[in-house]
Amino acid sequence: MSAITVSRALRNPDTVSAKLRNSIDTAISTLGYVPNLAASRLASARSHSVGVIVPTLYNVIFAEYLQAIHEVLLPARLQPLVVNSRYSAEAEEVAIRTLLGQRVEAIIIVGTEHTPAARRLLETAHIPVVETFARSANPIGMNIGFKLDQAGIDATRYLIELGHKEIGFLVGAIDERASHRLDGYRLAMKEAGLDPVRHVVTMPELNSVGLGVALVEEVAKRGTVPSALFCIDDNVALGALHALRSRGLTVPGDVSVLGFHDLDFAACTVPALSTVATNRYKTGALAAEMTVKALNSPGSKRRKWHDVGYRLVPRASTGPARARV
Amino acid sequence: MSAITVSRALRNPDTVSAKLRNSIDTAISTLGYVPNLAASRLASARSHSVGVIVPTLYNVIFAEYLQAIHEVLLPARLQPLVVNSRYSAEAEEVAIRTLLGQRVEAIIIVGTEHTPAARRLLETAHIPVVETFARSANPIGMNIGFKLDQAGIDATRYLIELGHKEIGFLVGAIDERASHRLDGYRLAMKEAGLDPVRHVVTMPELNSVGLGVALVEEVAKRGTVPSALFCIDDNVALGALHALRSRGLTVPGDVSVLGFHDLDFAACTVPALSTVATNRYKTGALAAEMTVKALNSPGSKRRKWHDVGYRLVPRASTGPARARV
DNA sequence: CAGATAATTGACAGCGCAACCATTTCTGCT
DNA sequence: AGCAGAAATGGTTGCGCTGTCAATTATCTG
Repeated sequence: MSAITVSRALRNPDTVSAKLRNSIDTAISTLGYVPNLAASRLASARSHSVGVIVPTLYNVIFAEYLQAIHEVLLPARLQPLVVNSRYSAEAEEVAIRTLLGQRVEAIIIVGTEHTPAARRLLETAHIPVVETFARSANPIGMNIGFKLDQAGIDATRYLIELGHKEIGFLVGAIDERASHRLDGYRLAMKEAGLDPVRHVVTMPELNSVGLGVALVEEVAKRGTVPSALFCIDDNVALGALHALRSRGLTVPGDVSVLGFHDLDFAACTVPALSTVATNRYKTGALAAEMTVKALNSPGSKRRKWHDVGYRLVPRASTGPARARV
Repeated sequence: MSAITVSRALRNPDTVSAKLRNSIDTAISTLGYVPNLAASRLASARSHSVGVIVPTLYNVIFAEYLQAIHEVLLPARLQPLVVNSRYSAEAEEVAIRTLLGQRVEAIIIVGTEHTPAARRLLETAHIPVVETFARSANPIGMNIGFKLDQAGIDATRYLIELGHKEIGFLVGAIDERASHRLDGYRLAMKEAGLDPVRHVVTMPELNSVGLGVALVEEVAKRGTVPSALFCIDDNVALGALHALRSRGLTVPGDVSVLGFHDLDFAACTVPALSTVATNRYKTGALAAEMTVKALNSPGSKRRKWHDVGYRLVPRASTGPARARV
């Protein structure tokens, strides 16, 4: 039995006779042999891995997305290689470099805004690239997301239609995706003849429940609390709910609160949180499926853009504006 | 300029003269050269990567833990390789095999219960191994966690001291960590002369807000709702809070609710959730630090076990038992 | 049963880099 | 100027596996 036969037995068990396969299996388990993937990758020029770049691991949004990617990629015998860009374009560039060094066969990346060098790296790597979550006017390869700005418009209009004139926008560090929602907010406000700037409240921290509390304090410090608050995500909204209650303000009586993403807990807050439901799982699943297809049939041209949509979910935390005393 | 000099310039820029380094840098960026890590790993027999195995990505607990691991490992020039075992011992074994195939230099793994084959693999790999979250009587290498069973005892005793006689235990799929907490609950109940079995309610689904709702429905279906509910985590507790409210039960008036982990939102629920705070970030940070140290000074014997502790955080969702009508 | 085809097994070279050692160039000193 | 020693650079080899093609053995057909 030669080395090459063992190699084959490991990769394509069908092409080796049953008894040889058995003796190889027993030998491997008694010796505790573990094939060296680095050597395999070098020799075959195939890494069987896909790079996945997310801005943070500390967010359920991306956890669901990653879970979906894993569930699609693993059965296709592709190992996801998850790297965290920590919301930094420079770190993202480093991450891309690292992944390309690993010779990943494709890259799935959150966002469409990269450093020029990063973009060049992705373009010249000649591998499938999927940009996700945000819509790109000029995608590198494929693009999966939904109209974040339109979601911002719809959400703001919904509050305007409830009669609100002063609508706050609460957000922490403004990344690409937050910025699109903010654009939508501004557009809808302007369109309704309302001030699109005055009620935007922001802080450089990452969005979190605690930040929601802090943002409401900031709003209160500035003067009257608007009659509605559009929060960048459900965590901030939950914090806002809490801070408003602490200040003796009722929701939605005094203030309406609107979140974003429809996280697990949104239906269970008090009052139940109105929000915009987004499809994180589907985004990841689609991105991974498109990657697998692109790898399995490189030539074929298919749809480059997929919209996973969103849905306004009105619950109890938003209500009609009432005349201020 | 020879290939080997370039190789050196890339790895140890200090050992190469400045002007040569410059010309190499420009050449690399014009050519778009990206070193092949597989070849580097093969030649140097160093992978510069550390395997990290978690049961799921879809849980903030592990997200914080992973974030901490990343923050420690990356500056030490070690690439974390995160693999998801999907709460399955078999999948975990496959994950270990995959990681060893990549020749990871160490493995950080959640839990201490593995298949015999998996344990053998870890033992014979001769690399640092850190088992986390649960305490092991017989660790493979290092072990970081806290006394989960004692936390279960403390939490249950706290409810007993509030005068509760009927204390429900709500849990989904019972993994190693849940099982230790359940053990603690049983012990404390027995010790107080209370029934340690009757009020344990479980379902095979993964713990989530939705499951908390379902578990309370199940509890109600079985008869009287206990005067206190010890929930396996804060998500389940949040669902329980919601379901109790829907059924017209007040918290903590009719029912006290206790969570676990002290997630972000726990202080902001209505009423604020009493819970047991755990140190996920510290667990990950310590695990990664011990890994780095073990890799940098292989011989030295150091402490194998670290306790990151826990802390009971009483808030508004628990209160004294009142006489039932 | 010869000959042909299919199934199985083996030999060899090379993937791209880094360890090791050899060589060249530079520096400071008498 | 001449030399020792340090600094910088280069040559050779092999890491462990797989692609390609060749050789062997089993199986089938008329």
